[in-house]
Amino acid sequence: MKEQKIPKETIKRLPIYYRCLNRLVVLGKDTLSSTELSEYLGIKPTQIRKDLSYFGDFGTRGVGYDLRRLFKEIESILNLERTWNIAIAGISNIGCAIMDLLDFNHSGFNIVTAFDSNPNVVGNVVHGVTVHDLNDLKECTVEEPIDIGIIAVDPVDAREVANCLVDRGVGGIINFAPTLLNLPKEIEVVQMDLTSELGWLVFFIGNN
Amino acid sequence: MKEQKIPKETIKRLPIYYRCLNRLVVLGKDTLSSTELSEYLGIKPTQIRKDLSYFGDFGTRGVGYDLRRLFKEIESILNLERTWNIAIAGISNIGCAIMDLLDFNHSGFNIVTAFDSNPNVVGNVVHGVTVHDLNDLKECTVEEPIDIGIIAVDPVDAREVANCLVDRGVGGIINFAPTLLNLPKEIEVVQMDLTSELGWLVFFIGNN
DNA sequence: TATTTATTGTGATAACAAACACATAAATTT
DNA sequence: AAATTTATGTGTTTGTTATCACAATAAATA
Repeated sequence: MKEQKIPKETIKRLPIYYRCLNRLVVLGKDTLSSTELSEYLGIKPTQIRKDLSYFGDFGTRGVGYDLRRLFKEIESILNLERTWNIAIAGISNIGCAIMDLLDFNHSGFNIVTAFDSNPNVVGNVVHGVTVHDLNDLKECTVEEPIDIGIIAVDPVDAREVANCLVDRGVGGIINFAPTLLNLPKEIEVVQMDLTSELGWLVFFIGNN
Repeated sequence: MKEQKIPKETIKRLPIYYRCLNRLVVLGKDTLSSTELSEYLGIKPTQIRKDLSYFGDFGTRGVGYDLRRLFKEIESILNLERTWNIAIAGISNIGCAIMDLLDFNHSGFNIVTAFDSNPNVVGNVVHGVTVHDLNDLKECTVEEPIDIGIIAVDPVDAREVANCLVDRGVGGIINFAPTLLNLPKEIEVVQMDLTSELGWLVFFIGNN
């Protein structure tokens, strides 16, 4: 291992490794080679080894990786040892789906507040969280700090909601609205946008 | 414009341009410079021009781009002139959210069939589409050909569902399940996976 | 009509990421 | 204990993508 710039693409693959390892740990496996992992994931073994080598020498030559050890290492690299507090804005279908998901595979991501603009929804308790009025996003006091915001509101409101979330100190945002957010560059934004994905998908289908 | 390999990243940006142009057309604008578009999108003007130049000379030097023309050109490049038939598997929150979305901004993507394994849901009509039993995915006859499959089922079922969809002739799949699909390489797969995105997001938040 | 300004299109360069080749080392076999 | 097998870790090479510098050209101005 050498001090080196770590490619962003490498970071993006780590959660994929992490999940697969998790499954294999549960299945009771205890040693794993990069080739074997490669077969599960469709990612070349050299790619996997190079990715891991940015962070340390986790394997044993001639043997492979200790599954549990590697799992823990990646957990530590990704900062998944601690829990992360999430605020979710927009409690429609997507919002609920997200809550289901994070609640279900309790993954270290805790939804600590929820916001919506629909008066019929405000005040309800969803997944143990009280839904606040979206207009109160600026002021309303929350006990715990919010680490991450998830935006699932109407596209026209997304930008303002994002700004409020940043004011409240989030370090990153997942945006399901098809709206470009203009945020300080130290805020990481993940754009999850079905229509865009469909857009480029059909380019490839149409030009198969 | 020269015959050249078009970067995949270029294709992925086209839908972003497309949506922005759409908004601007609606607003009644009619000329647009790459610099101006750049300001809306946070993508460098040279990047935008280079991306467009792979497909033709759409602009006028000293002036900019004719908005409507450019919009139509991108529409044509992405194969968005025709409509695309979608089958959706899994009619839970995510499934419904997707139906809402595609129905709402009727975008050329038509959901023509839906499948679910829950007997309480099978037979219901959602957004004008009858929900079929997931077990019938293999056999059940659909009038129209299915171009794209969207998978929103339980992770353990995702792989089998994907295979059935491929057997039915889809050219691409959007997969919301955190399951790696092992499909022939001519099938384009888009993995939409919140937990993975959160995973790499917190790497960056934690190492800000 | 010559000059300046605005803006596109593109070849060349730089930055980034993936793939490869192989040195290293553990375990197993002969 | 030597040879073989298995598998990691990494410097180098190749490929891909973004950025830059600037030529080309249209419009506006002097």
